[in-house]
Amino acid sequence: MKLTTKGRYAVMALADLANFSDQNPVSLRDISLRQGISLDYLEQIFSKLKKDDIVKSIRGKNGGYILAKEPAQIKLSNIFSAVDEKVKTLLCKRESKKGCNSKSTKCITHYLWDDLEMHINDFFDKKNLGDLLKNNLETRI
Amino acid sequence: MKLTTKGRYAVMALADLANFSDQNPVSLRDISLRQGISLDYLEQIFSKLKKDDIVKSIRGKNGGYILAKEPAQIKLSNIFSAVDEKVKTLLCKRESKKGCNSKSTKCITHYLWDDLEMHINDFFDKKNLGDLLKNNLETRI
DNA sequence: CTAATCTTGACTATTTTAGTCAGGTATATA
DNA sequence: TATATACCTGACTAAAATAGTCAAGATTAG
Repeated sequence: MKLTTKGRYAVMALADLANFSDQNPVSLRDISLRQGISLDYLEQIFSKLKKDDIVKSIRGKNGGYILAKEPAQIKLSNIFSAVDEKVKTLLCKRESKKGCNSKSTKCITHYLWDDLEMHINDFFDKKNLGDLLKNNLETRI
Repeated sequence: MKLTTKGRYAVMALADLANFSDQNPVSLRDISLRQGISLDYLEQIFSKLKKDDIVKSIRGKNGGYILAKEPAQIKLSNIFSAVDEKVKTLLCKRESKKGCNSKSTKCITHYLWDDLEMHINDFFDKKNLGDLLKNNLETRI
């Protein structure tokens, strides 16, 4: 059970973006250098973040990206869903017939995984980018 | 971010085992049939569960497996660690130099992942096999 | 014009997952 | 003692997911 780099990098990059954008857009090149993430990979990630209205792009020279909303407005769950980082614990979904039928003991653990999923999603739903920056500031002083 | 089948199957199989063992050992063949998990795969899983003292084996005809402890004594975290289902959110560990140095903003999100890991591990630490059986009984009636 | 940027889509190496397969060894019971 | 039913072990492998790379283009400030 592990987080993919896509989700992790997305959050890192957005935190960096929020940190270093003082009115000016931040180029992916800069983020790439600071965070040690490949530029090409960042481009993939940001195209998804843009599609989900988490960042805005400014093209051309001196261009870059800016946050589309206030950091406090951007939940981690938004970021993860943008880059397709999903929490999956079950084979079987309640609606589907596949993998789970209520007659067998197959799904003796069904509610457990459901629970865990909710637990994790809750975590991501409660934290936003703003919390992250604040927290980071505090722990650094 | 997803749970592997190994962790899932381990919990399913142990729940089945607890459910169907009335003094007699339960054979993997039976579990395999009931839970729809390949016998060969179950053997891999149970050899790990045995190594970590979660089950005991009884060889020969009419043999099988039994729980090594009371269900309430078996935490899900024990089961997962036995089958190498780990929760990994970080590249960088606090002790290691790799992936994270405190001078850069690289680890602006470090504490977040640490937090999440603790959150999930906590979940597994609080639930035991006994809870699972009890819960399952209740929801089934 | 040209250098810096974003934009898009295809491609690929590596790793992980989810098993399979092929041989064992032990033991209850007939 | 023969045999069927288990457990036991380690090597092997197909498929999927991951983590990128690569190439070619479109925009725009200066």
